[in-house]
Amino acid sequence: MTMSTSDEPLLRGDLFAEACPSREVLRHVTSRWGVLVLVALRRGTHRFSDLRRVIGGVSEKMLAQTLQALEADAIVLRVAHPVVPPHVEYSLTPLGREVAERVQDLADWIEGSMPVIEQARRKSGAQPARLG
Amino acid sequence: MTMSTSDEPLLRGDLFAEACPSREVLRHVTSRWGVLVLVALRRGTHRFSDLRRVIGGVSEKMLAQTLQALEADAIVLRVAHPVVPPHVEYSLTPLGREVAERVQDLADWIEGSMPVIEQARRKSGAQPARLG
DNA sequence: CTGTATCCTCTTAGATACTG
DNA sequence: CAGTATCTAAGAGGATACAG
Repeated sequence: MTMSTSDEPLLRGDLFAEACPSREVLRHVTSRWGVLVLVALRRGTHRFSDLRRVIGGVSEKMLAQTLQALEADAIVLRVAHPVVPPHVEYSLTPLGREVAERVQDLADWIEGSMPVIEQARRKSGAQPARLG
Repeated sequence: MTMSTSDEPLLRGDLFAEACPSREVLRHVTSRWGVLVLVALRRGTHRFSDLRRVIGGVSEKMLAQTLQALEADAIVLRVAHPVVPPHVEYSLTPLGREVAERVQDLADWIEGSMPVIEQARRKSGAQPARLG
């Protein structure tokens, strides 16, 4: 794509490019359910149903999609025990523990800053802006 | 690490809740253009057109929406000089510098880990999974 | 229990044209 | 220069039913 005239790229890698694998991973780990899966799995191994219960409000479809995306990214490890009824365990890979730590750091920072953010909104009269 | 049974919430705050202000902020700062705006503004003040040029591929509409969302979150500061033609400068607030650092840390980690992730994909035969 | 398949709705992104 | 208005297409996400 056409880009910066003479400046250095914004990021060393390709987060900037159109078809960008790293942006895809970013979307997976910061997606609505991805964040909650990572936070939940930091506490240890969970089964599919455990995750559905711990993360209230997630549909089977979205949980399955989220887990598959993170598994393909080598962030989540899926271990299926060949028994009936099926028994599948999800956990974080070493890579997953690293990224989960950063995601939770960001999430914790935002939660800790919400009072300041909401105060700034009231002072300026700004409404919580929506993207889109 | 202790296996949680069910009791404590996943996060201290409300990232988990249905209508959740902090998840909204998370979406703003990790959105496709939000990440690039934060990274660009870490380098200093930019005008609207500067940002469009530095961040190639962003439409006027999406850049305006992204900036408005981040401004309402007290992450981006907008200063309009009352001249013709209009002259508007965008920069990070102190809050914005804090969150931008964490977002870039996450983005950098992902970019640095992409070789490992893509190797894992090839080993397992997994396709880059898509959410949705 | 652990998922898939299908259908459906609502949101969002982007292109284009226009305004102060 | 710095946006807004409008339209369309794509995608996210949920409900339900069903399969291994």
